Amino acid sequence: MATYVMLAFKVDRRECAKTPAMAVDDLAQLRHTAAHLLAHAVVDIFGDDVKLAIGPAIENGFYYAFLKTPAFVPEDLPRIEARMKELIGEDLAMSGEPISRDAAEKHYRDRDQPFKLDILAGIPDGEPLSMYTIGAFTDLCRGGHVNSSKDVGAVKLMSIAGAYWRGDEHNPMLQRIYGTAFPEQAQLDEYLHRLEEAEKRDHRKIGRELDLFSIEEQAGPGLVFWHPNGGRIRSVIEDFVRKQLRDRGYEPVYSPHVVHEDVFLTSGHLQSFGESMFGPIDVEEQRYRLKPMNCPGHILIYKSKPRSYRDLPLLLAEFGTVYRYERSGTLHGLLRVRGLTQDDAHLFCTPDQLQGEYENTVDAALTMLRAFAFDDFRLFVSTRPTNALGDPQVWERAEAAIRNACDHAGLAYEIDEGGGAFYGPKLDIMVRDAIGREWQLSTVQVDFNLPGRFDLTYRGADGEDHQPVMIHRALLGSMERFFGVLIEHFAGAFPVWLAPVQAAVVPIGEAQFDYAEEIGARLRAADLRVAVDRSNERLQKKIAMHQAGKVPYMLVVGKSELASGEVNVRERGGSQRAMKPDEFVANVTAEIAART
RNA sequence: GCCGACGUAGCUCAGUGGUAGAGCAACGGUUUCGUAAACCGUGGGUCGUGAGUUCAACUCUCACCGUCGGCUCCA
Repeated sequence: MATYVMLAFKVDRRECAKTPAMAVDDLAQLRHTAAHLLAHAVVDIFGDDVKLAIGPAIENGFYYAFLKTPAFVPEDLPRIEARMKELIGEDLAMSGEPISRDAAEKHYRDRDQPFKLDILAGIPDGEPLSMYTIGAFTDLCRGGHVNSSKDVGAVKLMSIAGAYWRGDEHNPMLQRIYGTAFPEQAQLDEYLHRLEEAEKRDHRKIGRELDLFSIEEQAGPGLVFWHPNGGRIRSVIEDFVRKQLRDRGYEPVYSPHVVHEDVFLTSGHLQSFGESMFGPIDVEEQRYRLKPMNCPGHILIYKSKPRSYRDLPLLLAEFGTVYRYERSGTLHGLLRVRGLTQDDAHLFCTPDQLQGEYENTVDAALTMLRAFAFDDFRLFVSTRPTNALGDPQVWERAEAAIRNACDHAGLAYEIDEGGGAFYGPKLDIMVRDAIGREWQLSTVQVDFNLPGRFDLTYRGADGEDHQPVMIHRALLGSMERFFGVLIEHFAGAFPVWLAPVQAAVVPIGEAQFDYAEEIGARLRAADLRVAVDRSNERLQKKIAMHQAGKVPYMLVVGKSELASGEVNVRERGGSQRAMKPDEFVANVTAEIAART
């Protein structure tokens, strides 16, 4: 029985929304045709009672959505796939013909196809309509196909999943059958191989194997426990970030996790974001709330005393832990959680300072991301939406500041017209990981709303009170999500500056235990994270264990090393070389400093 | 939340109505060994939780909890 591999290339939806419609290239045409063949096969096998919805090509393949009673079961897939392969082999021509709206509606009314009628109703009058036929299957379709079923080449059905009609949970739940297709079998095989590789990098699997973190059923879903190995990495990341921010003029602050509900009424979060907040906590007849965002807290710090233009810019940074109610079905390992710690900061500045602060922030983001071996970025600027708050001219200035900051960083950007939040324009930075997947990490968001809601002011040089401009920004995003991305990026083989254990000292026999401890102490004195392996195992076993633990360096010490006062350094890749402990320390210290 | 699948030892997984299994890990012992897994032994499971059906439930039914895939990529 075939195994149905999940589609592992999970992409942030926002990215797709912003990707210019995939050039109607050959692959998309081929997959679009494959979707029609899927529907053809389903109708062949299950009859005309199946209600047809839509069947587009998508990023990694295609799907077709159906409504069928009883529902499809996984065992149906091989049958359907086999029928598709027959159809492919029959070299059926794909042909399209224009059709009038009336004829199309009659066609689908006669066949009792409500979703097709719904689609028709959604197409504006005057748009030309067409029907495409391949073999015995005709479908309302805009076109964009290969000429023959044969051109579809290699096809594989991947999974069945529920999906609301038009993605709206008020609509009926349909079943989508997902598949992928390529011109050649070899390309399909390669794709499936890539999926397997992605699966091996899954942070949930590696997190367990390397004992980095866990999510405990008893404690609740979406709440992350960082184990010592994960904690070591996190603290290295946090130290790094803190140093970066200190150098850039940020001030560390700390704010409570629970504050009076009133704060979120003032901020407006309760009104607009309330559904994503944890419920109230009653204390002495007052209602408190877990914070879903750090901004109100930082604002209260700003507001705690009168501010002068001389105090600005004020850059308040916090690893702020927030709690958000995410629907249970959306939780996913470290990538989508209910409790998360943002590398958050809020910048309060004068309008004149906005440009410079934005540049500084973008520069900080790129510097940090590069330190984690991300070097392929895509920037998205989201501009004023129709429901925007505030003066359009102010928006334009802010948008110009964002664009200038991108230019200043020397990076191209794409513009999402009208994609900004109602309270301000923003920049999002996406990174591409080691196997080509994109993740949104940084976000730098101007806010024209909260300063007003909290009545923030500063005394200007003119002696008048002015409203500061506020910028929210998280550069790594959240520690949880960033860690998940990092795990997958490095496949658990963290660079030495991040690795929870940087070097394992491995004595070959008991006779070298004392020497191994000596080496361990020497390395610890140099601030390295070290494990001395005193287990009663053979060398091969010890090496296998540390290799599985993805420890960057193993320092093997046996009789000859003991005699010569050296260590035999085995790198993660397998190469080995004897050297003095001091030389090793010098090499690794340099490597750590360079973050390579 | 919704649709579907899944939940057996710390991990990976066998076990289709008749007294719960393996490998790895753990623990005890033997071995002291030169670059990816030595040998012997021991312990460990309310089979996610709770109800129900049955003489009998890991196995069948229902509910709940959790996990996984999907739920804006548009005829």
